[in-house]
Amino acid sequence: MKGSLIQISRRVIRLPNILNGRLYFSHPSASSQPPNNKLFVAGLSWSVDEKSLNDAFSSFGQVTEVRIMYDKETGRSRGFGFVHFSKDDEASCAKDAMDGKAFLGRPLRVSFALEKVRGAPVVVPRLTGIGNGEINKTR
DNA sequence: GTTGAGCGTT
Repeated sequence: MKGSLIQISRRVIRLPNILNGRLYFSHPSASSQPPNNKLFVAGLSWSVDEKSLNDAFSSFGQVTEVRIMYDKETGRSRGFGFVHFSKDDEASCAKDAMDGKAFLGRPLRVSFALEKVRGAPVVVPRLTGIGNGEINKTR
C-alpha cells in the first residue's frame, strides 16, 4: 500500500507505509521521474495519432509539442509518445488527470519524461598529478 | 485486419 498525502496549513506531510510491522517512507521520486514539462505517454492504441493526443491534453495547458513514435518501416504507431507543455505544473496536472484514464479503449500510462540528454556527459577531468601516482600534490 | 512493455527520427 502506498503512503498517503495529507495537507495541513500549506504543508504536505507524507505518511509512512506500514508493511510487515515495519515503517517505510516512500520518496516521491522513487517510483516516478522528477517533474518536467515533458510527459511520456504510453499505452496508446495503435490508431491514436498526434492530433487526437493533442486534443486530449491541450485542455490542461499549452501544449508546445506532441510526438508519437512510429515504426520506421511500417509507419504504424509504436504505442507511445511525448507531450510537451509550456510549464511543469501544466504537465503535472495533465499527468494526474490522464494517467490510468482509458483512451480509445486502452488505459493510458502517463509519467514524466526522462530528461533528454543533449550531448554526451563526458567529463574530462583536468586534474594534476593523475598518472604519476601523485594526486593534487602541493608544494 | 496480427502485437502491448516501454523513454524520442530534430
